[in-house]
Amino acid sequence: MASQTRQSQRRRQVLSRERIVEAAIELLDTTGESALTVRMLTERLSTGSGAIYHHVGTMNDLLEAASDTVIANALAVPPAADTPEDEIRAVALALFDAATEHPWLAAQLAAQITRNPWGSVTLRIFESFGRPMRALGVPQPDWFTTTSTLVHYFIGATTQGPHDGGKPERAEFLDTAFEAWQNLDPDDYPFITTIAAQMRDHDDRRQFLTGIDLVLKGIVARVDHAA
Amino acid sequence: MASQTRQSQRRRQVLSRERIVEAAIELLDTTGESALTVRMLTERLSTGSGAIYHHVGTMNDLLEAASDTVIANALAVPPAADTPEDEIRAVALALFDAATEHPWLAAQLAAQITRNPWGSVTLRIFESFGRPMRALGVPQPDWFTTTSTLVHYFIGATTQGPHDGGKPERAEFLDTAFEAWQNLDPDDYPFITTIAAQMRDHDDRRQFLTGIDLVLKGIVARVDHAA
DNA sequence: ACCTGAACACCGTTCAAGT
DNA sequence: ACCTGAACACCGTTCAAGT
Repeated sequence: MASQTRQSQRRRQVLSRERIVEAAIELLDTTGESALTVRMLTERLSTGSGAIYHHVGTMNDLLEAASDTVIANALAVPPAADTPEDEIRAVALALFDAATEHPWLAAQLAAQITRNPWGSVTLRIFESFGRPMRALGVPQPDWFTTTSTLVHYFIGATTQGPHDGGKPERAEFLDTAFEAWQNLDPDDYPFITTIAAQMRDHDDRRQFLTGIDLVLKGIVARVDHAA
Repeated sequence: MASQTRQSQRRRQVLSRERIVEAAIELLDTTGESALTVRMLTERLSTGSGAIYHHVGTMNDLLEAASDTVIANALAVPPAADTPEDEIRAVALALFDAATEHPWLAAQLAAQITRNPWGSVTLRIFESFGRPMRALGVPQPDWFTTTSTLVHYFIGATTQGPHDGGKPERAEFLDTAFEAWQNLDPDDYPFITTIAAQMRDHDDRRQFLTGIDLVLKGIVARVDHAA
């Protein structure tokens, strides 16, 4: 908002919860999840550990705040879309891309939601998926159920989605997994072994979108059947 | 040596990876996730920490083994079902009930899958959902995609599903969440505030099954459309 | 109020040493 | 091979003390 914070003064920049969360996100982005420790944070912000706890409560709170901030940013710009389906797709993609940009987000989302299923993180996601849901033709008593399903799919897909490393590492990883699957005993795993080839050249983002469409189709089919 | 083992049968029972995993699951079930430490384990098994590491590798391996064991047990008995839809529902319920019985499972599932998306845990789940998928009329090139969607939904729903505490605590928890949602600003959260009431008397298990049905409906609708 | 930093009670993991 | 248990390098968190 105001750009007054960018002063030439380099001595101290006043500690605040916001600044701590910001530093935490940066640390997570650059050095990975295991690098976010109180000591690292004190070093980066050149303070003592007590100062952190004066603003932030607990380490888990900080992690939650970091997740919440990233999610909020990803959902900040409401997507302009022609149809409710398109809006849902846009929301889903915005969140998916946030998880790609911040490799630590998926694990945190899962952890945070398991710890507090109806906390602010879920709240934000629920609202964003639910808003277009109203225009989809679903009768109001079913809004909760259908939106839940959509949100749950998103959570699951993100958890398993791309995380550490860039694109080439991901491809290499998929190749390794593919090989492992293909070499399983067909008697024990008749499905996996026949399907293994399909996972070799699969695109996470594309797969994710297809899944969203599939759930949407299920929701609409339900509406049509009720009508 | 052989004569020495015979002296007192009650003391030592030979340590093994299996026994360690078993003790870990018991510890997780009875005292919660944070109680599973190497020291606790050594105490329970009356050994030294080195003995644990001689059999188990790392703490995360142990957690993965515990999750894998529980999942494998839950899927051990292949369900007799009349239709592929029913079989998928049975698999889903078996896993859901396992997560209810072992409150730590959901978090571990999410963590384990984020760490290694195509590890043995995912493998087992994928195979179980995928097997009946073949009889659903989905063309083979789509098997991977449709099964992925189903698995992802399951993961997400379980992550957010019931975890700590028994039924009464869960109900109390839902009530608190409901109240919080209802008291939000309708301008900021128009969707949440209108559906808050629906979450008050909602049944996790029922909701889960409805979600599975919804995804199934999407999959079948896709088949019908292609035909 | 805001911050410092030593101290506390833990962790997971290692490794020389025993049997 | 299998196990012991002290030691190591960390954690998150607290708290008397400073400004």
